[in-house]
Amino acid sequence: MPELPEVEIVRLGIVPALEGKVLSNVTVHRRDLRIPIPEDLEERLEGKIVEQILRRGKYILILLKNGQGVVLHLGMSGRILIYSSGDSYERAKHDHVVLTVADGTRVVFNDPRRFGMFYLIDGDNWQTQKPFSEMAPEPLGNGFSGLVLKENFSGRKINIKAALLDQHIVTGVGNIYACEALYDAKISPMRAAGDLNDEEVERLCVAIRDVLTRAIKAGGSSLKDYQHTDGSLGYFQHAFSVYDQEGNKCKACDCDSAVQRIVQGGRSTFYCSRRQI
DNA sequence: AGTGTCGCCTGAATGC
DNA sequence: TGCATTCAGGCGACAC
Repeated sequence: MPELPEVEIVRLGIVPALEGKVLSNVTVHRRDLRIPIPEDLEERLEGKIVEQILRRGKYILILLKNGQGVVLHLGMSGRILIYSSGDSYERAKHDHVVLTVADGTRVVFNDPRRFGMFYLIDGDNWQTQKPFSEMAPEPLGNGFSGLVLKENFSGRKINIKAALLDQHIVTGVGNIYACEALYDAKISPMRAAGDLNDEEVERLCVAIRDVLTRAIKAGGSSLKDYQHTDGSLGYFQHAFSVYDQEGNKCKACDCDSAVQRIVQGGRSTFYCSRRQI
């Protein structure tokens, strides 16, 4: 379920643990993720220095000083756990990769459903490689605007909800924030993407940015209270307006109707049919 | 090329 | 209680 905000919080959490550090030990317990973890991952990472940790959409990129790059995607159920140097670490179920840096800190990738990814790319040219080369602009960056969104929607017959989930059209938005953004923008999830007018696209653009920014802020405060007892990065509780609120009263306006759940392309969509036109 | 459907995978929730 | 079934969903493969 991690979408852009959760992934950004994970990035913020691992920056102090990894950036500028030497990867002294890399241990892989299971290689058969969605994309198999390469056989030579350990030897190609051990002894290397982490230069920078970036995020693009729902992906995290760990760039090494030697020009290599590690791609990390949390999939559906992926988590990152950090164990400080003093903590004892016992391998838990679904711990697939353990990165140990020179000071003893461990960064652990845990993913029960194994929809996540952990693989190597050319770090110097990551932007020109898939999937990054095909991704829409960062929704919180300068390249994202109503104009760009309008262009990406133009001529499309797919419903706007599905369009928001397509990483070529909008990046970093998943099922939860797609529902929330459409609700905020008062746009029906059933509308064809290409049929939105300029004003609606602009409203949606603002709503996407707003929803993501608010979620990052909420996650940031949970990061501050971060304790090892639970210790997982990747999820945080957040109050949703419509997502998973089927039957609850629509609370953003006085329309007095209930949140409905429909299925679009096999995915649940939550919306208010009175508010969202 | 655009669009829709399926399957990957496991744990939680639900059903009998 | 215990077993079986259903559901969740990001993303790539595939068919049309």
